[in-house]
Amino acid sequence: MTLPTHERIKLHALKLFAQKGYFGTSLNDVATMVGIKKPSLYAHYKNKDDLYQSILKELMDLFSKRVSLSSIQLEQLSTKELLYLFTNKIVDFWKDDTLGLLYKRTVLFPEEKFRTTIQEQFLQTEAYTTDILYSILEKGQQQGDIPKQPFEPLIHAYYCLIDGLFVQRFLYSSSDYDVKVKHAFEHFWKATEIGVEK
Amino acid sequence: MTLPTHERIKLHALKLFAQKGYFGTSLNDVATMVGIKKPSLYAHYKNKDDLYQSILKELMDLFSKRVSLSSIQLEQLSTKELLYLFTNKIVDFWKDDTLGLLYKRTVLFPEEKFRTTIQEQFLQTEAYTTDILYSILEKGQQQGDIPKQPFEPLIHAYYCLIDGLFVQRFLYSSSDYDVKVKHAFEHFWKATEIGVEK
DNA sequence: CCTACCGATCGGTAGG
DNA sequence: CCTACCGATCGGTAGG
Repeated sequence: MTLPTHERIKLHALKLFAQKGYFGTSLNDVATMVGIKKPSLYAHYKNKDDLYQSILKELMDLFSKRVSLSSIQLEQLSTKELLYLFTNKIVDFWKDDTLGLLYKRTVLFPEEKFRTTIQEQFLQTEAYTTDILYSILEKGQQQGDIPKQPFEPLIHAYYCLIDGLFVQRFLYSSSDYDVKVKHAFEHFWKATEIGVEK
Repeated sequence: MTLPTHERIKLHALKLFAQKGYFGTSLNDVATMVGIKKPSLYAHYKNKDDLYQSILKELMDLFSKRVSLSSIQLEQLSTKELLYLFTNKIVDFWKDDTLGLLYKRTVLFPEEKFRTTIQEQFLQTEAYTTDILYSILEKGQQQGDIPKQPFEPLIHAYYCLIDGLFVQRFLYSSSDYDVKVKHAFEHFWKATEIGVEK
């Protein structure tokens, strides 16, 4: 309640856009949740699109921030531990009931009007995670945790793992999701480290 | 044009529901595409929900039909070939621009009103594919193509592969999707057959 | 299969 | 931040 009105609008709109999508969310709903009337929204945002865009921007920024690894983690953990930690940071973001849901909607069903913008933001975010992934894998090869192998197929397979866990978060949203994450990750890792003497 | 009207309605509605979703599709749109006026639809379907439900039913039935393996295939192919064929049958269904799109919408964003129905139909379809999967894996173990191992983690990992490919179909809808499928599948298979002497 | 119409709701504006 | 209102569109019905 101490937040400025335009922040409260953004917060409630975020929740509604996540739950009901762009067209499913009416400005009347938003205003009601904030405790004001619909026309008053226009004092803070130019229109519905303006409000929506500002929320998408925040979503992608938050994702990048939440999945990044600290340099301490990068130095002290083994390759497998690092990769598992990284995987879980991404998975944890999707576990967020609001952010995860909005992320799913946005990435899988971009509104026609914002398609280009969303695509750009997504590719930027993906490039960011790919960088982290590369640094983990390169360090792993140097330390002998994983054998020498072409990175491209490996990264395809990893993204497939990540995307699979993304879907399963929503398909099987249950207490044993963590078990599924572990199983799928262990299977991925088994193939990754093949050839290394233990 | 030779099709009965209620079939033509269903066909155009399927396309529209896939592209624009339940709320994004108006009965006016449907009627216009069929070449009649909106109120005439009610001579063939009770209402919008009735039309939508009958389409969902058809979608799930088609999926089951398309992914099933023939007994000839089951007998003559190796375990790896069988699993790859099965994977590609599923992937091919998603490649269908209309059916794949509607499947994605329905499974990932079930309309609140039909949530229970959709959930049931999905679980039924999943049980069907799990049966096929089991029969492939069991035969593979008997023939020594894959080592003895608990099936549960393996099936989790496989579904994660499948769900990952499901997302990637829509994220990277491009000419090199087939390459990504191959990479991800090979990585999965590498971990699956570990321990077998070749 | 049609015309004519219903109440409800949408995003957005005027004017204060 | 409000009241009052706009044109457009929604699913659905009456009556033929």
